[in-house]
Amino acid sequence: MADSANYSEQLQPDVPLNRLVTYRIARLHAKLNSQATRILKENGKLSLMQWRVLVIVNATENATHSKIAAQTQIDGGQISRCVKSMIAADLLLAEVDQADHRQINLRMTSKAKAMFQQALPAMRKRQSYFAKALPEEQHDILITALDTLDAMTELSSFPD
Amino acid sequence: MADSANYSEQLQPDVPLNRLVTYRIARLHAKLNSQATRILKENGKLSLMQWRVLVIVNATENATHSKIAAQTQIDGGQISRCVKSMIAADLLLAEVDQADHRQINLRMTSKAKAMFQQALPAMRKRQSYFAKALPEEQHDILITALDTLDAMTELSSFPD
DNA sequence: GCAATTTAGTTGACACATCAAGTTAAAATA
DNA sequence: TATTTTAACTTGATGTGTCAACTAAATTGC
Repeated sequence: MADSANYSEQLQPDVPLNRLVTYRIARLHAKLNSQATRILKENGKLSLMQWRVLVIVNATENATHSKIAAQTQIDGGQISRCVKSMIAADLLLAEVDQADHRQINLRMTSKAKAMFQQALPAMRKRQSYFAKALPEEQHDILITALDTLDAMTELSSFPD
Repeated sequence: MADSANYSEQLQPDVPLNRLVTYRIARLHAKLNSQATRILKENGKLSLMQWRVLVIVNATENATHSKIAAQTQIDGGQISRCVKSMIAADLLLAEVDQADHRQINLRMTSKAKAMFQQALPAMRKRQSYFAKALPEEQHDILITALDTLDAMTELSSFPD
């Protein structure tokens, strides 16, 4: 009795939190975000969300809210607000699509292009450093493992 | 000229976003969070933050705000507010430490214990499923890779 | 013992995340 | 063509994440 009570006192007996993938991912995510935010601050004044929007708008012909949402997984509501503020800040130009009046085609202003180019080298350097920091085999396993975990988040129950 | 302009149009030419570790981590983190939130909702009414606090309080003799912060990496301000609301909700008991009047020792109420026990099986099952989903060797490599990435987030510049 | 520093916790401000409800336009279907 | 359904975007509510300023108690160094 005492044993089983004891046993259930920890989430996983003898497994420290920093071995748990969920905690590790949460922590790493927070640190990656704050690093990216810092790099962007040091290389212009784009916020991380503005940066993410520009990455898509920059690479996409006739970018729209929904294309940005599809690529980045950012919530539609947030994109709406972010784009709105970027238009106000003279970073994006919006034009209602003539074929479909619901959608709004977005283009970067020259100001946005300049800011994007300013941040790009540091951001790209970081990405390639990340890619090179892991031996290729390890990197592949990481991506595979992330795929596996990603698939598991779709499950609503866990078979034994 | 056209080529170099073109080249710089993408963050990493020919690398789709879902190969970039930073995006993968961000997405996985969001999905893990929403899955955990859903499981907790289906097995009681604890929020994810309340759950995280209870995991520590449950496993720690004389838990305090700062011990929770140290273990979980949750922001001190958030812990303060979360603990406050949990005391109001009759989930935690607070007692000023007699040896150090700054710190507050936290204990679970029986209500919290019951809710924790109610959520525990599903949460533990999820964790062990995560652990089993990856072959041990892959799991070790994943943890190693996460360690490496974690260390890289400490860098303020990226050597070539 | 006393000033300076550090540590524990609180509070406020603000950006970001998630969800749900609403508007308008397009597409499907009857 | 009229009705229904779906899609694109907006807006509001609420919870979470991050940061900085603040109070009070303990510790450190004279």
